[in-house]
Amino acid sequence: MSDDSALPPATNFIREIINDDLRAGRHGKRVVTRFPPEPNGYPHLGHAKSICLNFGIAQDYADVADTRCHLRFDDTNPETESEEYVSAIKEAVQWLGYDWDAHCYHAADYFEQFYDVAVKLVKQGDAYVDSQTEEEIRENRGTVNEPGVPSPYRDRSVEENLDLLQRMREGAFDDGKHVLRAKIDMASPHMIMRDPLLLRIKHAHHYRRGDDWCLYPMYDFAHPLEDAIEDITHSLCTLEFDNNRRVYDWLLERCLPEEEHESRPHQYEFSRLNVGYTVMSKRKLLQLVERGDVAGWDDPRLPTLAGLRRRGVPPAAIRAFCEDVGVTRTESRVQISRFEHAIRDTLNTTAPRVMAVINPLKVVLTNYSADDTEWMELPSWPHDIDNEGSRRVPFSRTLYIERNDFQEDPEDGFRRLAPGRAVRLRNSYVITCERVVRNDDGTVKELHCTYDPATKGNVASTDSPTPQGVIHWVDAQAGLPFEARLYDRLFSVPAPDGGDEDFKTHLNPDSLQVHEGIVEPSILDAPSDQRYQFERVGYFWQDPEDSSRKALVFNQIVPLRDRWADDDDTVDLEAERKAKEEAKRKQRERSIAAQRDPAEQLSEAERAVYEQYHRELGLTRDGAALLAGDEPLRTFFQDALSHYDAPQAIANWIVNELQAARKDQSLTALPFDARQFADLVRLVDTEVITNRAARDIFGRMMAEGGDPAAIVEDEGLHQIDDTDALREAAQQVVNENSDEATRFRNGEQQLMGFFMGQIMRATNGSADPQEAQAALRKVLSEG
RNA sequence: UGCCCCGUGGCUCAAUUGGCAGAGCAUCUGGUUCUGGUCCAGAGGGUUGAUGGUUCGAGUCCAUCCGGGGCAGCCA
Repeated sequence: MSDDSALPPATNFIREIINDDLRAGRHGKRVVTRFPPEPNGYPHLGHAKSICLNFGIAQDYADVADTRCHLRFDDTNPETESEEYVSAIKEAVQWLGYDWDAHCYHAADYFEQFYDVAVKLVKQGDAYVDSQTEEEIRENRGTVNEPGVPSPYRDRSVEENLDLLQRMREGAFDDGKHVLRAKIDMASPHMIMRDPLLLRIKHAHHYRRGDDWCLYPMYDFAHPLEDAIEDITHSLCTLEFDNNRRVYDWLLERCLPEEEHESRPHQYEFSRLNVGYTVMSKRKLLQLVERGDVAGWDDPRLPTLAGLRRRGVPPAAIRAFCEDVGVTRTESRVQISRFEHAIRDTLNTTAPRVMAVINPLKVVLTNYSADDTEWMELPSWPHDIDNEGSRRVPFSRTLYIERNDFQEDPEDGFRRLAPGRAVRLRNSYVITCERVVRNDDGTVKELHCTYDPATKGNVASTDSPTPQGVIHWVDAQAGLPFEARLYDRLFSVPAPDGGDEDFKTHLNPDSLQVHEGIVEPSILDAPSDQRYQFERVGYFWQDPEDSSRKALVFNQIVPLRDRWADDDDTVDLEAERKAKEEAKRKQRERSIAAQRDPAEQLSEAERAVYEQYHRELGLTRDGAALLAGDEPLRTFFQDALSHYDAPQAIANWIVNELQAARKDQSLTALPFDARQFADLVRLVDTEVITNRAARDIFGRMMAEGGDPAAIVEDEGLHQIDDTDALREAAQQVVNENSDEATRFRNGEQQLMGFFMGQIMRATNGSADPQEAQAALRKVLSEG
């Protein structure tokens, strides 16, 4: 047993399961996970979620359990896989900051073992060689509405199966001639269980095996075996494999020796990651790459990890993002603002500030000496970030500022440069715009300004008015020209793959914008992979492929948040709320309209019983219909009635408790009989015990049987309705929760539930609810 | 139409396993700031998909319905 307090917090349902397993001592204190990609494409943000989940668990549980996380290439299909993808995946995992140590495996290395299991299954009569054609197999599988029909080869002898299987392995047959199938149930309502294929013949070149093997396993065969071979404890995958779990369990139960059963791997599914305004499927990403919509797998607009990396997104931001979105079973689409937030959040404290202009507008300081250049020592960090550092920045007569930091006819609220207005140049002087110089076509060519020498640094100026705005600038002579690549969302709609149209019709034509900018020269002093904040613009770094000291190229990692920018794509929250409300209303109408008469499905005879239950015994319609339509339940009901004649109470207990608790267990298999059940109901009904205590007792009866009255004596669960005792208990509860009591007295009536919970806990669920509430009210009103 | 999974503020998740419906992001306001960034304070925003039932008490249990998704590859 582990020390409970030592377990990492159960931040999601999977970690909750792991904590339970650890507490229960399952798997011998081991937690072994795996990241099992097929090397047939570049890993993307969705894979990052899985990587962080699996490797994160191994990391976080290392102190309380024997943990590891395997990197396993699920390379079972020779036609789509290649070494290129293997190395891309390895790089991505390492880049994200994870390490598989010695545990890098390939499914292709297990083929012989898979074959041995196939032989075992055949010998057990759990698998057979099917020689139908592909079409025949498909047709005979049936549909979701019709059962399948068994293959004519289904009952081949073990010897014949073994012989065929061996020759399949030896390469005696062409592709598709035979397959190995599990022998399960061709009529199963679960399509996956209609004799799933296990092995197929492919005479193809495998990037790892070469041409020495031709019997390739299907996913359903390979995956559970891979997990078992590697001693995985928790096999985590995405939701679409939910159905496959049936085969997974079926197979392991048949393949594992009895003593290994307890610690066999279990599969748990979580929902895959979707992000707004992008696509996250290898197939779709491949299309974009092949069509040339993007420049390659590492195009910075792509959600591939290679693309994100090239764009400059720090791996820590991706980890934080994955942490942030959590792990659940509900399908969802995350807003990109969440991702951007994670990026800004990590860069804010790690990216030193420099100044760069993306859209230059020339400014001439008419009262500044033409020959002078002053070098200013400027801090690399703002006052609120606790980092040290500075850089030298040149300042002279001609500068560049951002074109949109000037408006000839300033709109309301505009705090920057305009004719006649002054503005603070970040970390230097206040300047005033004196004259606008135009091109022939009337557009603004440059600005003539004056600067106030008295405003340098933190010195307050005497004659210049205090400007409202601060803008960034770069010296025109010493500034370095560079290519700025600004990236916008790849698609123009939130869910490009959602509609009926081809997702590519939603490509955003402006997803890449290239500008000619100017950056301060200090960036040449740092390594070329330094990430910066270009003040007031965004986070940037040099493109690792295309940038050089001679020809600088900066990628915008993410822009700064800008509350001033008129964001035309902000959503109308009010409208969304209205739409949702409307949708809810419609749904309610539909839901109510489709409500059926509970007796509708009943047979003639059952309906008579239903009528009697409903009218004579006073059962609810639903309860009456349920009992009338279920033979064993009805018998149990009648039986119980003969011991305690309280039809409504008995029926309620059967419908709401018994039925739920027994699941598909047969009623005769229960550890108690109808008489004891009736006794329990009588105890509640006659107020010997509370409803709540009765539920606890029922739970015990379900687990180990027993006589309810005896359990009551055993546990001392008699209902407490003694006024003085309850009064005392109420007083104590109120004393222990004086804050809540004050709030209650101030009108927060809903806190009664809280107090009831406390008093119930204190009395082991035995306090008479009415009396307890009365006592509480009394005590609370007296305070 | 068979079976399976999923519905909690605009978005993503919580809710001590039946006991005060909360947090972060987004939005809006105010404060700080030589970045319209960051940070701080505050506000708005919910019939927990719906209806009925059990219970002193239901987001949580039961029934029915509605909506979304998955399964009929020799893909994974």
